[in-house]
Amino acid sequence: MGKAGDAAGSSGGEEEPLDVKPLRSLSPMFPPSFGYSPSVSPPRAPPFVFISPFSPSAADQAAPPSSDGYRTPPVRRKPKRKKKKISKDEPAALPSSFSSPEEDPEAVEVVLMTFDALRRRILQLDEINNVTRRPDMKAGATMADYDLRANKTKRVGPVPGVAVGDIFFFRMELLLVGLHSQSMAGIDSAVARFGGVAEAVAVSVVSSGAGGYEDQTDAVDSLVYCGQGGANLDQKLERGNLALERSFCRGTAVRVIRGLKDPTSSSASSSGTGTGSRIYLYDGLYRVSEYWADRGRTGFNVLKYRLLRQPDQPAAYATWKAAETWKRNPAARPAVRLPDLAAGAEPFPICVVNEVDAEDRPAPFLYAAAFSPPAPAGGAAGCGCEGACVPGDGGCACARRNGGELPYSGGGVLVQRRAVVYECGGLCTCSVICRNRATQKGVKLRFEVFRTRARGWGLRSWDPVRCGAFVCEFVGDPVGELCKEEEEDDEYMFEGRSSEEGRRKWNYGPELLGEAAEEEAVAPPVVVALTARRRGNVARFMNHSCSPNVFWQAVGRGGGGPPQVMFFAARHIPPMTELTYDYGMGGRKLKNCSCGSSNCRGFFNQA
DNA sequence: GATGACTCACTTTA
DNA sequence: CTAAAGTGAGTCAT
Repeated sequence: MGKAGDAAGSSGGEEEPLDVKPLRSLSPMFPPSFGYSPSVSPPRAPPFVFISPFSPSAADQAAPPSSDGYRTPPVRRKPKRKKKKISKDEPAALPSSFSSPEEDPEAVEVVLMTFDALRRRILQLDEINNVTRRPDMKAGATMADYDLRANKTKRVGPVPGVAVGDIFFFRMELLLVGLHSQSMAGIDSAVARFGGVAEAVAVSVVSSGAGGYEDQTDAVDSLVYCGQGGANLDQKLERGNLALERSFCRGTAVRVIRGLKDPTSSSASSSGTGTGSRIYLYDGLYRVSEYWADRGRTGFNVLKYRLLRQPDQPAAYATWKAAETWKRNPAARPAVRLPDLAAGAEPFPICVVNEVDAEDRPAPFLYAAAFSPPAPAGGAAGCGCEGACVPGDGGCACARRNGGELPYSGGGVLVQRRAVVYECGGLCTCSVICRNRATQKGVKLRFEVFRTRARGWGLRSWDPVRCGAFVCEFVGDPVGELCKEEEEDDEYMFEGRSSEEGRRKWNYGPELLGEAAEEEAVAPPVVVALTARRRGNVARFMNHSCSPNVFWQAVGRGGGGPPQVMFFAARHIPPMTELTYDYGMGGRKLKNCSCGSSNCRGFFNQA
């Protein structure tokens, strides 16, 4: 907390003394073109009274502070996008599944799930029509049509529902959750009130490393951020650059989002790699410690801001960088008890790590990388596609089995959950590069099995995982083949019963596109019981959570055999986050749950 | 195969 | 209404 009369903090803990340095080296280095005539020293900041929500516009002023969520009545925007629009007479046209309490702590999650479901579906439709033009923007436009956003009021400091270390795959996502409300610009600002003075301070920056900016991003707790604008002329101390200067003077916190190269993008996307895509990592709150003018590579003046990470925040970029280091050199991973649990059976070694207690390693079991399907029964015919199945090919038998569309998009991402997803298999003529064999190409993630504090061993990934991406399958033996006593206290049992509710929750975007909800209720639930007690893979270490980040999906293959249990990411998962799925209820034995999530049911199937 | 330069069609906010 | 902020995905060359 700051000194009295200095930086009377708005929210405790994070305010440091307002050390308003004289803007050293400002006057000699700033040419007149910077549009800033430095006063002798910046005005000593009056007590920082942060008025939240501050009011950049009259419209926002009128809105009550609690209208912050996405639940505001859908105000129709200019009717430029005409898809299947709801008539103007029914403005509150959100599907009933969206109505929930005003102050929804899960608004961010709902918004992100909806956006990605829309995006995946739009991409799928675009691929069928062979037009792939920015599904992220189309999804964003649909979200805007329904006014589906979280944290619409800008704020300094943390954003409710967004945790330090969260990852995003599109700039649009940052905007929708209220982390960074600019679709393109790197600096977002808002007007805050300091005593009687209203000033625009920076609230967040995105350091993407693109656009020719020479940000220095090597260190994990500091950053030199280049100002915006001035591609072919000197940067001026105006707009975002000025807001960052004001943040420096006022000592306000700035959220930092680091745009990083997706380390999995080249291998994960089967078609059209081109420039690798980006992942935006929210790295928490920083403060501007100094700024100066410098000459950029193109010979023009560039404003540079040094940002220092505030203490007492969970590691984010540091974790990311460590995981990338381990990927290059697994020996650098500390606390390894076993270098490769799979003993070479998986594409990458899977180390066993214990940083918690003395437990050495899991009890021995037979590691099997994949379930071996039985020989083709000959009943179900495969497709006759050459090389790879193509979206929009009405002649593809496998697409027809999935309701007419291939279930995965180009990057191998599952578009929608279904009772059963049908992949190509042994009776199909397409090759292994076909996108409809997403779960047959082996695991792509660098897993580690680690000791948790209270739940035995757990599973996590050194790689970030995109929502809808394949994680791994559940390898095990059918339960019926084991004797009864063994089943009694089997910790490695998988008992699954596919639920329509789970599907609806993850798929619920298409309703917003004017499409009918899936007519899959008639499909009988898929019931599976496997045990990985004797034989299994990494999936046997996945723990239960009542708010999981992974779900299972029954996957069948052209060529016969029972559907297999495949896990997919339910949301974007940052590196080193424990992977969990919902063990479900209604099995033969329930266990107390200690997952700690806000909507914990208290019990789950023992497994 | 990977990477990088280039191009194209866009968005939201102030 | 317009200007100002780059993004994401594709193509082509190295």
